[in-house]
Amino acid sequence: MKLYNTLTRSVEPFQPLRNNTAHIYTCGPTVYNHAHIGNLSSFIFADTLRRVVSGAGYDVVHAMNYTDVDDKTIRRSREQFPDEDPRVALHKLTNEYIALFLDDMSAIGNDINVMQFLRATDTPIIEGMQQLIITLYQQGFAYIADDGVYFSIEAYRKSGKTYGQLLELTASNTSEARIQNDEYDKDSVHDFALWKKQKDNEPAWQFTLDGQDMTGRPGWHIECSVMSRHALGQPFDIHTGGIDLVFPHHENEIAQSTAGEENPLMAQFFTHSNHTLIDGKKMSKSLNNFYTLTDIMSKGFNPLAFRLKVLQSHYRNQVNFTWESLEAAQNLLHNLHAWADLKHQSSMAHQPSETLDQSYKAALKGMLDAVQDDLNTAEAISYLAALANEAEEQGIDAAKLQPLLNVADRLFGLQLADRPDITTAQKALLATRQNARDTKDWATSDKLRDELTAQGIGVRDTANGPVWYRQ
RNA sequence: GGCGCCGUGGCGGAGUGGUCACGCAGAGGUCUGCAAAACCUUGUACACCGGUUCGAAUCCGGUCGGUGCCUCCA
Repeated sequence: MKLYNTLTRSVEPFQPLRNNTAHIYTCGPTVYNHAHIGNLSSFIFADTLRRVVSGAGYDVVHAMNYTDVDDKTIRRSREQFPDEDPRVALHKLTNEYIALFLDDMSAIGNDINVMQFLRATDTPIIEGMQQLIITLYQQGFAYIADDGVYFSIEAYRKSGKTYGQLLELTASNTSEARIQNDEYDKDSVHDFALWKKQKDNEPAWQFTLDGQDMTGRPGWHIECSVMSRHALGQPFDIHTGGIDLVFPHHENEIAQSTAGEENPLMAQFFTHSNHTLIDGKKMSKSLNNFYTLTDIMSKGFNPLAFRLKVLQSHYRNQVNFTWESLEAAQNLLHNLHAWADLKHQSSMAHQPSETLDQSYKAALKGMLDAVQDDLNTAEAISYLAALANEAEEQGIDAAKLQPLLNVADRLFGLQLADRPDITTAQKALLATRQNARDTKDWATSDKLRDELTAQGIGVRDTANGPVWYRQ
């Protein structure tokens, strides 16, 4: 399979570094609020990447972190639980939002059961961060300032490594004016905090560095360096995240993770998904267009329609979210589900045919090829849509459709494969109605159709006989 | 200001040199007990201006517009 690599700015063939197992790390959410649909779409991308890598025949280990300590989580936790101990308050708040996040993840079809989740404040992670900071300090890559411990980019560069692997850094794209406005106690512009000393009323973990009491909390970037190595080893295969994490977050992770290491590689691939726009505009507080999954569901949309909407475009393009386009995705999803339901209906399950066999095989190949070409999910989905459209005319081959649906589900997570049949009672209603129709007893026929409709089952009378569909 | 990405029919959105995306929506028709569906027909889309080429949505240059990063951010 091929994948775009931000490190090289090109599409490259992908193969795991270690045997047949691909190790993937995804920068997860900061858990201080509901995830908005932009967050969710980046996690749909990460989930899809895992599915595609897996579909390419590799085993996958996929880890995602929660940033459960930072300025925002701390502030919110103090607001919400002012009387609690700061660390207890922080945990209460982040637990709450982690639970909500997992609900959202499941609802949009991301498989949380195959992912490994890590929290920055887990004891082994805190200890790992402290240990890494000590090592960096001893090797001369970190220094102590008044408010914490910083990473020295100058020292990193002097050791022969490149700071600026993901983004070309030049003197001209760093604004001197802005630097002077920042109240940082650090040696150079890009030096970043590894550890922050405790301020009043902030949660803190004990830490001593070079005999000095540094009790406080970790910086943002160090979390991911430690969690990724903890979960996956180093170097690992693919590091994913939103495009806004390219710099400085991922650049800084690379620096931390490779300072003093012989291998200059943290991960062989960095992939980034682009932003979701709302009606052509970026999400912003002032435009009041931060939609959450709750907003989508309260308007009556299936969360999977949002997933399909995301999959219908390429992850490296900005996706324009409009309610109209979500409705289009929902209609398509409905059609795909109705198509999948045909496998239960003998009237549509025609005899096995060479034509169907060929088109299933072609669709399967088309889907896999598209998806392995840097995740062209939009093209891949079009094969499904085409099959669904042909079904009415050509019928389906239930036995051969099922394996196709299984593959589609593994790749897209649209829940096509395991849809249940209608109940025996509902089947009886259908049969009775058809008998009534045969004797032109329209009153009975219509009454039975109404009964089915009340149960969420629609009926349409086709040339092949009645076909039911879920409304 | 520096470094990028993008601009495709009503909406969304693939596609990187040469018949087609695809989805949703719309229009006309056929069929039909009704309903729904299905089927047929229907759009000569590629921001603008130049250039390269036998041929460009696709390559090159410019213009305009959108958007991202450079600061917390999926």
